[in-house]
Amino acid sequence: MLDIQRIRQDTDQVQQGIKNKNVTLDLDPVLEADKQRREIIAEVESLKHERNQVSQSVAEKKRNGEDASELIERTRTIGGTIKELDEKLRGVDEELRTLMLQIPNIPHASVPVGTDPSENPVVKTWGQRVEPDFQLMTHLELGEALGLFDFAKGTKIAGPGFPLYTDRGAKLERALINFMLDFHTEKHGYTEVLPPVLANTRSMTTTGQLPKFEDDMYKIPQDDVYLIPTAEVPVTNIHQEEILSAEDLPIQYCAYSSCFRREAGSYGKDTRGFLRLHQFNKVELVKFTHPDDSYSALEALRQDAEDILQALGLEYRVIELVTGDLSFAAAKCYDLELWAPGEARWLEVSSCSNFEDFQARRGAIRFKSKDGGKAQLVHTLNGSGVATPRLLVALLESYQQADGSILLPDVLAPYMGATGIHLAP
RNA sequence: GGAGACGUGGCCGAGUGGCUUAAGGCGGCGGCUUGCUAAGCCGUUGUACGUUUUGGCGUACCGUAGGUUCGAAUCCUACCGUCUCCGCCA
Repeated sequence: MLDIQRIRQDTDQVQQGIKNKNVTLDLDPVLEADKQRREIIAEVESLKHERNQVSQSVAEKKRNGEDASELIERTRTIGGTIKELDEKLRGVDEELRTLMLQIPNIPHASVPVGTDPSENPVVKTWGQRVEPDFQLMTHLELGEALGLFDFAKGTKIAGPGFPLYTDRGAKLERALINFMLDFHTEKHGYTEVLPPVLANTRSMTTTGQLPKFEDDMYKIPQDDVYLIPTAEVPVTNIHQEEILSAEDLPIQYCAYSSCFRREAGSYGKDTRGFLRLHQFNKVELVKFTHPDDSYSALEALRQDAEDILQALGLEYRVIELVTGDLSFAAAKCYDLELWAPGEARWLEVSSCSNFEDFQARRGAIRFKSKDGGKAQLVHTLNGSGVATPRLLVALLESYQQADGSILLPDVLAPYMGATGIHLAP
């Protein structure tokens, strides 16, 4: 959510930001509701002030054994008006809130203006292209030969997009998750948490999944909860409705979770293998920072995610999203893309975003310094560090050998208890 | 799933319709005292919104939402949460 005062004062600037984000939305109804709201508040509060004073007089008279019926009659009338205005105010409040929740975050001044993802500038590339002298296989061919996963069985159990990892494939998945968690906690100073994979409406609203993207999620109507599309949701809501100490900032968590996405509207796109799934595993990084520090924290967050890819020795590039490609809640975002030699294409494995105070305002996440001052909204950031399916694709395809076996990077050996995945004898 | 108890400020805890703009204590902050520390003494204390001449002023907030009443922390209803016991269960 944006600051209503900012919308009131810098209307043109906000309107331009919305436009740059490729969103069609008129701020006039918002300003109108805001004006109405303040008018009603002024009126109803002065009536309440009067009522309080008269009630005090009633109490005084009764204590002295005097007749107060005249005063009582007066407050009765005021009370009726207050009730009407309170009801009207509730309606306008609700209307304003509904409108406010629809407004996207606006891009940071440093974000290049653009409408199409093809305009996203590449800000960095790292690593060496895998170009062996034998015919490259795709992850699907490799996985089948090595018995790492079984999509048919996953489909039988749950449906398409719910993979079954098998044998050394299951172990490799677990190894990757453990490697990444250990890396971020030991080398980057994140605190590990293991969150619920269900979240309620309130939490989904904080991070921006609701109210606009309800159809993208799996809902459990019986209990009014949703399966999380990312650990960002539960982890950001750890501090929902809290006032943190400025001295404790930045707070940084890393979390493994399964993620669930309906991917409505994307049928037919990337349906093969691990490229697009309904359920997948991800290690997520989440930061709560002082507003002054959030942009340096974004660079550091991105580096933390990059470090994983570098430790695994995989070729990747970093792109910066143009304004029109930014997600609803983001003010600035980098994507990390791995090169998958078998697929011969770039695969997004991480999005690192700064949400500034957009989520913090929705979730009432604030901080206060010890030496006085008002509570202020924190800035929240998050990034994948990283998601496993496409990581697995790039890893298998990059480290494949001529005979179809996989020679794994050294850092995974302790987690796999082996240096590679070889064909069954 | 059944039965019961309970939700008051950062924490503990009083408060059964009006002298409660929530007592008292702990903690925090500021000051005094002090060779230092401890102790003591004095003062102070949250959030949001509206308004403002930026000094303030006003309104709301005792789990949440409604209701009764001239007036609600207090009475009524529903819901949520916590705890205890029973049942079920990894």
